[in-house]
Amino acid sequence: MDLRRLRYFVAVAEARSVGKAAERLRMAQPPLSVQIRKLEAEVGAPLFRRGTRGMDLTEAGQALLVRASEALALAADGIEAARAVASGKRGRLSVGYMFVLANAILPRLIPELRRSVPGVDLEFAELSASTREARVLDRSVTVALCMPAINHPEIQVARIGAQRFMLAMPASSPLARLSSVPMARLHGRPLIALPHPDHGPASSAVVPLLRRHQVVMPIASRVETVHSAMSLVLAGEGFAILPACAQLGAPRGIVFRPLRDATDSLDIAVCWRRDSQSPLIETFIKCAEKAVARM
Amino acid sequence: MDLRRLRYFVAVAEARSVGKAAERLRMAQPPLSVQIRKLEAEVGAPLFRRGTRGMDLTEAGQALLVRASEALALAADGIEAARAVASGKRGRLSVGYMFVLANAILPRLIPELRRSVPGVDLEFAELSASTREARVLDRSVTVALCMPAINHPEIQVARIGAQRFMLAMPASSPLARLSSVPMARLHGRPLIALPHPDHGPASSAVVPLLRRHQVVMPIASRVETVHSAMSLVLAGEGFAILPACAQLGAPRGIVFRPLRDATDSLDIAVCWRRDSQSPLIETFIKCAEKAVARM
DNA sequence: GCCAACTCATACGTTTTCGGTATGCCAATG
DNA sequence: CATTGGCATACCGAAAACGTATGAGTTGGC
Repeated sequence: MDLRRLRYFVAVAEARSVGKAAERLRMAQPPLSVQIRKLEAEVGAPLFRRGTRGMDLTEAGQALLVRASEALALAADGIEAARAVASGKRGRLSVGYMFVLANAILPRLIPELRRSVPGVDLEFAELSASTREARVLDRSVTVALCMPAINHPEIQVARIGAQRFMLAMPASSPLARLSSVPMARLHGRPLIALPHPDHGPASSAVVPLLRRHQVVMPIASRVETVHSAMSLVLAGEGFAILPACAQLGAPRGIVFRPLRDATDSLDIAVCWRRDSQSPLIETFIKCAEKAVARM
Repeated sequence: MDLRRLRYFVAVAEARSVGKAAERLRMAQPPLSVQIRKLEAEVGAPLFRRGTRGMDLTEAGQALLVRASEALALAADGIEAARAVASGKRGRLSVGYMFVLANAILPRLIPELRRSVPGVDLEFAELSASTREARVLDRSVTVALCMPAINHPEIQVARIGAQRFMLAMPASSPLARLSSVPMARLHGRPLIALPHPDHGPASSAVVPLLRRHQVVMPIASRVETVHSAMSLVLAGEGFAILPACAQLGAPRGIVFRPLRDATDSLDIAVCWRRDSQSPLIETFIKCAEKAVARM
């Protein structure tokens, strides 16, 4: 059965006349008459009573009419919905984020997103450093807010900001009395190390920084997450070198101080599959940039 | 947009492959591929991601899929529903009946109908003698249970039984003591007259009967309905000559007696528009015949 | 009471669209 | 590097739909 036939049928039923319906459909009357008869042949029963003053639905025709109208509307709505999704007016956007960024960015990002794409279903999911790449690749998140960016040939990256490294330590530490800490003062102190996601679990994100200043910090502990690092710092296990935004989620008793002679930073980036042609990604990046700008 | 395209689209989406879908659709792969691309052109956006191992829906495609599946199901259901109505398995049957017949027939007819056509919505409406013809002609009832039958070129009739005329009188009347009343005994007594529906309001259904027996009964009152007639009989206004089934609805204090030497009767008939091709009519007649047979 | 007007149905030629076959392109695989 | 397995393209024949011309039946007016 053909949707055109149903469309014709509905038109004739509503106009109660083949001629009128043909006019509305911008076609000649005879082919429309033929199509109606073909539909009747397909159903196996007359759908109209032919009178001298037009056509009138039979009960079988009435039964068909309600469903055919709905089917037409659904099909049209389907096309429309697909267009809306393709254009970014509707759809779903699953946003992955790393926990360090949550407090700094989400409170500004989420309202901005809801305002920009009101028809889109938003979904947020925390990403761990170890799985973030896989979550982007298997599309379980559409975009990921990462620090640093994911490095993978299938994944595209937009840098939207950066966070300077700062020294995190217990408030009781003598270094906490300085307004900024010279790199040299770190020499020999124990380090709570976070791995660099690109270099495996035994790496540390601050190796280049320390090496450049010829500072050696023995690694006291290796942790996976920023909150773990801060917990250990609070427990007096050592010092951590963390991106500035981490202090928004820091517990009481931890102080952050800038590193006086180091301008190193970690990029904040939006990452997504290169073949995700969703138009929402562009919009998301704009929103994220705004949120970062007001951080 | 064409329903065939949508059907193809759903098949490809479900098979996640043009080739597999083509096989299921019993067609070659290239034309199917062409149709999918035409649909994408119509939507204005890709519906599938082409990988090296088949096709995968985009989000726009997913949005279309749910609606397209529903539309397909609805269209198929519409055709099926029209067939069901045309074959009498589903639909609506509006039954008109004249009040005299209600008590005698409906209690047996209605259960019989519900058993015979369980998928059909039944509707019952009392008909007055003056409007019954119009109600059949304008299809506000599909069939009418009438006594006597409607006489009209557009209306078809099936006789399903007959009811002998009986004399209705107050229990206190001397004639009530007879087990049957000779026609001659009616001579000169006042008549409560019901019009014959074919001969206008000033007629009487029993004129031929009286004339044949050379009985003259002065008309005491003209009434429209059988219950009016019985009310006046009970009030002592006169005698009525009514079909036998009327006694089922007669109030206490009225007695019916057969007319000894008169076998006249009124036909019970099913009446319907000649151009109503509903298959339910045939079934209805069968049910009505059964109901009358057990009356 | 006959003719004009209006309705849907039929016939036929033209055009569009669809489906099949042959073939190309590309990536993954051994 | 050849083979395999997937989709895309090109071309041709077939089917379906559309338009024009026309027929048939009924209503309504003169």
